[in-house]
Amino acid sequence: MAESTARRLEPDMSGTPGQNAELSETSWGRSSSRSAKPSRRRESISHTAIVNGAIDVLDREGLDALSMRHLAEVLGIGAASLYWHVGSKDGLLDLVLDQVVGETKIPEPDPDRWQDQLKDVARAQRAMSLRHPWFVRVTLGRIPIGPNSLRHSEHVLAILRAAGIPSHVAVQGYLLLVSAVNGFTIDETGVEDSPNVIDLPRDGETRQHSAEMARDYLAALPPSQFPNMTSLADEFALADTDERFELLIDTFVAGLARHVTKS
Amino acid sequence: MAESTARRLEPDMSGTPGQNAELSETSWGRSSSRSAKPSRRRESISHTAIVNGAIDVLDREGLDALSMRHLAEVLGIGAASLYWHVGSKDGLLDLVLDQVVGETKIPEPDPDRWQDQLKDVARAQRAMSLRHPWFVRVTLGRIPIGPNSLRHSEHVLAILRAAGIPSHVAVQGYLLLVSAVNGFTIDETGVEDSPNVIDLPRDGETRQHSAEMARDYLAALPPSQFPNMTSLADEFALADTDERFELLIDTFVAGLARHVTKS
DNA sequence: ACCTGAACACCGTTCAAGT
DNA sequence: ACCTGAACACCGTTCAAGT
Repeated sequence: MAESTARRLEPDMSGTPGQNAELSETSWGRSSSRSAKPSRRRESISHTAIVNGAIDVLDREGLDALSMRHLAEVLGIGAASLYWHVGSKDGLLDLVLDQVVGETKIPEPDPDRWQDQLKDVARAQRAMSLRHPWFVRVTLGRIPIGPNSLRHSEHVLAILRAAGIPSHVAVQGYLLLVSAVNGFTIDETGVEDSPNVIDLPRDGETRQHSAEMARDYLAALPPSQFPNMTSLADEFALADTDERFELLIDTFVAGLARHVTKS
Repeated sequence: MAESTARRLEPDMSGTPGQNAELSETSWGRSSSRSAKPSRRRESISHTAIVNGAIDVLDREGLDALSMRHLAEVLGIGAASLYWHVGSKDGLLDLVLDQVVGETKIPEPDPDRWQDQLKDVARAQRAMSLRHPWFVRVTLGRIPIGPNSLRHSEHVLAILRAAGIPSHVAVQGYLLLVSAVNGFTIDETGVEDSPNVIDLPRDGETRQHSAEMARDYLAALPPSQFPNMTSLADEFALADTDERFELLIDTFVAGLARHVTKS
């Protein structure tokens, strides 16, 4: 019950330490609290421990399981203590999101490869949302303004600008890309929460089963009223999400490419 | 406090009565409950009244305000009574969503105008999400399977098929369109809940203000680390959502058009 | 067939009080 | 400076009991 502050660093953060300090206290990997002088006294629960604990709970128990009371219990402190550190659950979720955004690395702009680079950015965003199935739902009402989020935006914009896309289209296109990917992954992550539960048999089986249920349901509709739904029931139920995602970024990037100013 | 079951039918439902009966008890505009014989006894709170009451609460008080207890109070019944009719809050939300989807009308397929028709479908979906700012957030984990949702899918697919788009691409494209529009409107509706509150001064002002705040925030970033964010601060903060939406459906429809089989 | 009050097991947040 | 227990005002849902 006290082993939950570790394990947060598997994905891509390695090799890039300290890249996100000094911009805000929303930083990661340091135990610095909001004052500059090193905290004496006996440790006190750190910002980092709280954020990583929250991510742990989210990843393994799902979004619904993250209550301030439960998180406090996991961390071994009183529920009210959390409020001294993060102000509110909303504030905590802001920190959590920025932390997780920091997992994704964006490459240096290469003007000749901008289309592939942009697709990779989209794929990385989707992969992150699948690693943390709660991410998109938490992101909803929020405007991401943490240091990692800002860096992310900066780097993607750099790619678009280097490609020769006019600034106006670059900004609109970037915003569009993010929302389109989010919209896409919502459907993938919305139904099954907490995929890391105990030992749920790698639910290829479960997914398959519910897909067949859906297909049967659609196929059983009255064909006179639903000629397309019935004849396309297979396509609908068995639609490959990987393929669909590639279709998304393909058409999107192709659409943006029309705005590249020849030079 | 008893005047809340009316008013639900302004938008487009007029002139098309009874179009959604007989497919399921999720129907609208009838007081039929799940048995065929007409309900004698004194009225009993109807399915319709509950669903419309919920939509009323959602529209005027926001998503957070919709609790079973509050809805029951508005309807003048006990909270537990709701469960006899709708089973659970989740079940109620399914009915609510399908009801609201029924507001949108899809035109008959006209192969020569399919691109405009598809764009109109997307615009109608966005408009509906803006009328009911809670819609996208409620839709998240759900697979819409009510009668109105099925009819909606059927009609959009008809347009795509009539255009000569291969069935596989048509299905993937349709799913993509829905999720892209949802992803887009999430950002528009996520922040401001319950826009119909008392007399909030038609928040063009509010919106303007927060946009300027965001612009100032971005512009104040260190230019050495954030050359693009700082130079594009205006574009970011003042980005026109209507224009961005048109950019979305433009590139999307153009992308789909590449798959039309010449005939 | 329908509706109820009361209860169960939760929430986020505040606040006086402790060290 | 940090942490706490207890309280406030809520949740969704169940269930025995009423008519």
